[in-house]
Amino acid sequence: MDVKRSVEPIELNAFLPYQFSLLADRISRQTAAVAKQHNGLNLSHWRVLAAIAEAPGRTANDVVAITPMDKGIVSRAVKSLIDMKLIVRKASKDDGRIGRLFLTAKGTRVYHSMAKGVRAVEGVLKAALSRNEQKALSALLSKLMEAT
Amino acid sequence: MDVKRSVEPIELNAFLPYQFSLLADRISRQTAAVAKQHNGLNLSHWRVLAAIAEAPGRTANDVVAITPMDKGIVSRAVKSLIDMKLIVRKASKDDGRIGRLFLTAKGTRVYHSMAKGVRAVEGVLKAALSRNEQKALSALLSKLMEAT
DNA sequence: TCCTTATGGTTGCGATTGCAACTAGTTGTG
DNA sequence: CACAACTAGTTGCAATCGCAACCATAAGGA
Repeated sequence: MDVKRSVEPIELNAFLPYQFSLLADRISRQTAAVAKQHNGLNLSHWRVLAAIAEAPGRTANDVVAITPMDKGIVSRAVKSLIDMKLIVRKASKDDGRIGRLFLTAKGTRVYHSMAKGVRAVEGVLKAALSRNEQKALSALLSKLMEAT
Repeated sequence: MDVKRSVEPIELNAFLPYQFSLLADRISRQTAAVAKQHNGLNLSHWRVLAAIAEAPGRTANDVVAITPMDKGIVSRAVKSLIDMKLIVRKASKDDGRIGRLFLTAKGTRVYHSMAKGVRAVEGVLKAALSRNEQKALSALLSKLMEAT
């Protein structure tokens, strides 16, 4: 086939990794801005809150597993969220290493308020696409997530 | 419509910002790994090289404009790439502020070698999709990039 | 020309990250 | 029971980032 292609420079605008990093960067910047408006939280805090809100009782390790954050970052985010009384950790009876995490009432309020803002960020994105395109995109992204 | 939705937690797996950040994180981690194999470069270095390779003569500012990096990061990346003799800066005659950037021969070699690795990263992604899906995805991403 | 404003790029610095080493609790095996 | 191997979570530290202040050159009036 086109052997020459490999010596041509990558055309960034059509290059998947480039497109993803640009878009993701914008999105997370906007999300971070939303977070900052809530007690000066950052993206890590938001991610932990979102993970716990979705499935209360998740452990720090669960959060690490489903999130693009490493142990250390999650550990620190959890600690400061506890300090701010947005979440609590309930130690497991059977396994002393494990701490299950739950939103406090305050944490729930903050979460919902942030969720509103973050949904709005998603809304702006979606507004650029038709209903069908939205579905197609979501399906494609899911496929990529599974495949990798 | 479904008023209740706003008090339900966000379902992360179907949430665009979440999907994007997960995927982008994986991709850039892999890209960073490729970069590191070449003189210990990092993602910023790679991005600058890629931007210059695509359009030789780009200024640092041009790179900032098309890239998810800020002035400072680009400035430092450019500086170290010059130190490594992978790129050169040619000052403009008419405008003393501007420096146009070009790959050196060495830089070109490094770029092509890295590009190979990064294309492979893209390849893994694309392998999960049919030809049509690939096109659809690229189109959707382009649309999102323009719209935002 | 002189002064104000704008632009390209650099630098300093506090905050965040990534990684690896480490602690503490648990499980499995002899 | 003792000891090795494993898992959950914490911590230290160097590297990176994001932002704002800053420097130098250029452009646009009065």
